[in-house]
Amino acid sequence: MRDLLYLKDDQIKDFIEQIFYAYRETYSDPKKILKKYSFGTAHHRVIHLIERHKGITISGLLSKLKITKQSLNRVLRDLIKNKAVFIKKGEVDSRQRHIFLNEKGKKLFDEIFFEQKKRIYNALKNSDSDSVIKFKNVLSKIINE
Amino acid sequence: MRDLLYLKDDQIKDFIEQIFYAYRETYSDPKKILKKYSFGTAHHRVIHLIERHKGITISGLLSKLKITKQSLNRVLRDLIKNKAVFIKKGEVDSRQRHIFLNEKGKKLFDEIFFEQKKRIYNALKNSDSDSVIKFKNVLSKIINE
DNA sequence: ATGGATATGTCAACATAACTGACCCAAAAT
DNA sequence: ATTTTGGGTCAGTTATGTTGACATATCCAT
Repeated sequence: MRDLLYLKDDQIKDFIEQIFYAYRETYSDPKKILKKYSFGTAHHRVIHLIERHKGITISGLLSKLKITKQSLNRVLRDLIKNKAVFIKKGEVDSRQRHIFLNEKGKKLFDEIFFEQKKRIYNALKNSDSDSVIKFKNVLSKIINE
Repeated sequence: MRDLLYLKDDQIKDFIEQIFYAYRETYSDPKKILKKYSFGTAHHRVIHLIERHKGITISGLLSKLKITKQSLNRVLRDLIKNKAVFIKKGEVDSRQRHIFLNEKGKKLFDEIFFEQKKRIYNALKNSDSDSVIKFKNVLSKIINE
């Protein structure tokens, strides 16, 4: 095996620690906004996924979130009651539910994203495009390992 | 403002989503091992930090974890009862507690790390050192924004 | 048409890990 | 001598996840 300096255990341990910090910081930025709506990070993640994957189904959300349908259902019920999202029966398969943000949900997403964007944007604005591409590639590999 | 293609909103939204996945996957790998010891991810994070920062104090842990001392105390009590970590009074400031892994804790850390390492190592082994360095730099910037 | 698989909804009980607020002690700093 | 700091603990609550069981509607295959 090659002696990959940048793959020494200590370096890998650093990454594990850094990934935790990056997640925590990125997702703690919008907590005040969420609180205004009486939502938490669980609601945030669902709203994010619905915005990114318009019309996503329940099972689509479940496979991305990797939580149980009971957990998701509680969150989704809150969002529907609050009129942040709405549901449309599938046209080709009417068992399926397609989920969308409505105006209120879009506004909330924008507020959340405005907060989160700052951190990422400021982190990347002074990086060259090569760094950003390589960052993304490594991140993808970690996820798909 | 320059038109930074790689900093379009959609790209940033992707990063936000990817950071979540990277965190979740990285920290879900060792859950079976933790369960053997009746520990959870909260214990894992504490053990990780103690290994990386030997002799860290309570307030040191608190500022890294950003949780309340009541939360930390519960976790730490479990770890001490289980003889995974031990505590030494500070010599220069005897109010402080310095925390260390003992043999059992080191063994547990090694088991956990063995699982986590696979994912990171496999993700990075085919990356050039430049990618790894740039990944680390971007990650740091995100954290310290 | 019938029967099994799939997509979703819901109830109830429980676990984990965080929180707030209040109060305590001992040691350090002023 | 008094205040501040580092840490410990009790009690109650919230957020988010889990299992397990069961219900309904729809699709698909025979």
